[in-house]
Amino acid sequence: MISIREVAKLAGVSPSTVSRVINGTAKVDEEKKKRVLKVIEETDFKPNQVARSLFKKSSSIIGLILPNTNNPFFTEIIKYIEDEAYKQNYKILISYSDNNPKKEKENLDMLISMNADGIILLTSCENIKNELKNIPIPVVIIDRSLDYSNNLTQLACDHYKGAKLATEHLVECGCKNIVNMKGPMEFSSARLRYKGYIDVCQKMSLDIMTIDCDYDYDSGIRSTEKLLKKYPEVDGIVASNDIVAIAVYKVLAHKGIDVPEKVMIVGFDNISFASVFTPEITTIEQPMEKMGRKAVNSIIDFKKNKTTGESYIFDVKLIQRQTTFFKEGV
Amino acid sequence: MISIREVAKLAGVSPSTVSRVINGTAKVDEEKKKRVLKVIEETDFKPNQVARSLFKKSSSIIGLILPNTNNPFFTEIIKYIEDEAYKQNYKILISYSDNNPKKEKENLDMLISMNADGIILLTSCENIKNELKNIPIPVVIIDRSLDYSNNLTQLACDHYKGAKLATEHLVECGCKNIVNMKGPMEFSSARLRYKGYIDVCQKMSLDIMTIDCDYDYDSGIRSTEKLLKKYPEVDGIVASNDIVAIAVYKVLAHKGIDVPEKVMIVGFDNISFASVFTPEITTIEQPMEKMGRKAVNSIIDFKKNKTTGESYIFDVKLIQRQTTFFKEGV
DNA sequence: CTGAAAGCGCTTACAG
DNA sequence: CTGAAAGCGCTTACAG
Repeated sequence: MISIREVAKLAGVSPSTVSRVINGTAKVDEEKKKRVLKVIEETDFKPNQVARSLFKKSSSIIGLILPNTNNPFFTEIIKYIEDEAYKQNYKILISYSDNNPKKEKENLDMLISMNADGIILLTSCENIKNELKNIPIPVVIIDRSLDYSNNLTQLACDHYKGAKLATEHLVECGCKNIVNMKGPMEFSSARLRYKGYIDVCQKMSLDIMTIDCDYDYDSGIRSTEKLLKKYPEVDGIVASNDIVAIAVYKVLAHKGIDVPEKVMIVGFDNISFASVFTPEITTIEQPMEKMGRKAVNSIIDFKKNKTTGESYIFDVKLIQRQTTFFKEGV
Repeated sequence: MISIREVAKLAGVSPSTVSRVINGTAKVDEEKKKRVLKVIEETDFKPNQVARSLFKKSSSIIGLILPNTNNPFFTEIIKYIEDEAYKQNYKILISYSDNNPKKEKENLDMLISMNADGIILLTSCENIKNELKNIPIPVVIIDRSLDYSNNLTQLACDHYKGAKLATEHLVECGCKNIVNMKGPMEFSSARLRYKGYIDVCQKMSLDIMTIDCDYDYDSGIRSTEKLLKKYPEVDGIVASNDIVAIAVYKVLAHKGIDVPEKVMIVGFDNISFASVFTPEITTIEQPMEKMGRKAVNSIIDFKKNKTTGESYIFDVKLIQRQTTFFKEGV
């Protein structure tokens, strides 16, 4: 690989001048500039980013740590994050933590030691709080809220409202026995959604019926089996998310329970698969694109302004499809 | 951020010694070693990878360039690639080319200038051939074959056999009018599968019926509409891939055409969604895990042995599910 | 406008 | 076994 030194020699100028031409950091004699540009063109010279990073203490890399690839929500949001980063001349380095705190810490350390400019965290682990405390670069957490902040920005959709919308929708459709699939209580998303469900039930004087469930397909299968045993009268289900909603449907269909005639289902997220699945899933849409782009821009803003951590809540909306319908006479 | 120099000072040794302790590159007096380790522990020192990369001319990063996030095949294989890389102490930097040659070239250049140790390419663009010609790092191409090789390794599944298995299976199920959804002919995968289909048709004296189709959902919808007009007698479809198979099903279901009773469908890839969809999709399985891990190891081997480009074909198999069945009396 | 110098934080011959 | 020195390829005060 050719270096800036050789380009300088070929163009008959100093390395400093070549650097100035490349970066436009100072005026350079037109004549020399042309010569340099010509040599760069001819030699196909690419400045070594590693050397540049070492000096600048910035790599133009934003790290993205994901828990796994099981949930399309994660993979779909990547697209927007990557696109926004590309527009802003940043690169995305993705790693997976497998919900393993050790691996998560390793990934964090790796990104720091690579001079990453920031980290976007979509994580299920709450036990990285301490790791995050004195991290030297800005961190954006999507969809989880931790109880302190410094260089931390938190983005999440309005989970409370989402659960309310879902539950109210089932009520409007004519459901009387609505079961809430309650996510792990260590997640703020699950706590807020649970509260949304409870509040609607109380307002409407409905029985509160819940079943514990994680955010993945397998857990959805298991929880649905339990749900049907515990609440055979169920006629509406607020699922943990779309993947779980699909699992719920699979179990119901397998048992010959008609959806939506006998039991209605509302998911959460609006992953693209929700509208492709048969039946198409009624769900609560999270504004993934907005959230993804905001995550990238928070990090860039942080670098510019050194603003302190903030918290953003994104609006959600109900999208009705084929797993719910308005019953006759309601 | 603390540097190796300060660690050295605190431990009362030279930076060289600290480096030797960290990397285990030479024997160090036990006493000193302990002191260094203690200081590292206390200061939470992390060696700067950028500086290390600059010297080593290797960043332990493998770049992964994907065309888009539309096809779960791409996102599912990421998991295996990342996992294998993690085991081997490499990191994966992911970027998307949007099937845009300009962006693809930029990503390639970026990875080179970052001292990436190799690149894994899952691309739809054939027009990067030239870019690849004098690339200074090893490249692994998954699922496309180009017509030359040097530092290039090519991995692909046995597309020919896959298409044969799919077509033969439909014949065995009792289909008489089998339509092949023919992928873009610039892709070797599409050419090979087309040949597999043709060969079975000829052997079985079946009419050859094809319709052009890309590898994404929207294209699947459009092509299916055309297919039904052109071949109303169709009773079996070899779809471009699982996503397209799902699109085919959607259109058929919408028109009230029963699957598999009236028309049978076989997909390709065996993405995890194929077994979750209703009905579950009969498909040809690509060994994604093997391919993903091999891709990573090819790059590492290349660095070790400077082997020249090779080509690997992975075996496929048919997985029968609910979109095909053996008709009575066949 | 421009070049020589110093330095970003590491690692590895080299000499002892 | 160990330290001083040089260097990886850039960039930016500094002096002119």
